[in-house]
Amino acid sequence: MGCMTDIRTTSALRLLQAADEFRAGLAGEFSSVHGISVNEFLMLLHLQRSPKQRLARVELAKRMHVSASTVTRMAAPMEKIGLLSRDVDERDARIVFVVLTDTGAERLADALVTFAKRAGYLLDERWQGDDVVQLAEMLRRLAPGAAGTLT
Amino acid sequence: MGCMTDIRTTSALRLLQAADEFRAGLAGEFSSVHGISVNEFLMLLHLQRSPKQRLARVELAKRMHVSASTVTRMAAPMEKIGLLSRDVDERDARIVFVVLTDTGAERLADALVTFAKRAGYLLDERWQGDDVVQLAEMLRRLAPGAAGTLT
DNA sequence: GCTATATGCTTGCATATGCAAGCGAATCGC
DNA sequence: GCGATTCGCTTGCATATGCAAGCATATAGC
Repeated sequence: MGCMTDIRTTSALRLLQAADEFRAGLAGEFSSVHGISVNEFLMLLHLQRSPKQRLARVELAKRMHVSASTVTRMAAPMEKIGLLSRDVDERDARIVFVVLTDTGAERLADALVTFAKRAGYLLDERWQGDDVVQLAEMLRRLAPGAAGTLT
Repeated sequence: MGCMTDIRTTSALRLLQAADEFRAGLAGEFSSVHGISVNEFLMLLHLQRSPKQRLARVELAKRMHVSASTVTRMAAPMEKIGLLSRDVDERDARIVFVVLTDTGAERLADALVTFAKRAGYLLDERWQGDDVVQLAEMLRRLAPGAAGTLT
């Protein structure tokens, strides 16, 4: 950009743009090949990377940056097709865990192959070893969420 | 992450997470302080940074990674409140440009202040000069779109 | 020129999502 | 213990968005 835009603003704009573009490409392939949305994929991933492959709905909502009602409504159809199941907390009857099933884990594994392929397109041959490591480290610093970290 | 996840996959996941988190924080402040959504802000920004402060709807849709119908529907209420106006192409009557008005430019300028503040939170005091420059450069390489570049 | 195709835009319908209200369960203050 | 508050979840409503169909205009083939 020409104008007098500070470099942090520029970086933040590029972050949004790069993510939007990557997500848009991913969405098409996920929907046609795996029958899930990007957010459904991320939900499966958060669960897989949690103890006991499960999370309370509120916690899942926080990590996904969506509302609790969205989690409720996303989970319902995924339970119906067997990707997720429910689990109640023994100590606190308010909590209903979202649990990743074996079927859900298989679907996730398939989707991860596609994801990795797309990540390969994003970070193509022009990105050499050190570049990628540096980028990964910088992006880690950008994603602060201590608890909700996927990587 | 522990597992055997390749570093490109990790980077792409972090990209999505960092962007989601930044966007979520931005959305709340934009909505309450400026009365616009993040996508409306990006629409104004794309227009500002285009020749004649205007773009055909299809072109705007491509740059924003949304459908043409979304552009139509986003623009309508923004025209009503005077942020945007219309302009027809002299040569091709099919094309209806979305045009940034002076009012829209003012609103955008206000929102950019908030955006810059949030970008400052994202890239806080732990990010020194060189780090930020390096990050900006890497993110530029990630956002390939030749035409649709905002920065 | 005339028809066939392609392009730009809009609209109907279905889905996705947030907010606020409501419900049941746990915790706090006493 | 008991009412008041907080917390987790769900649901009603409004908004946002994509896809496919429809319409108007432009371009291509002839």
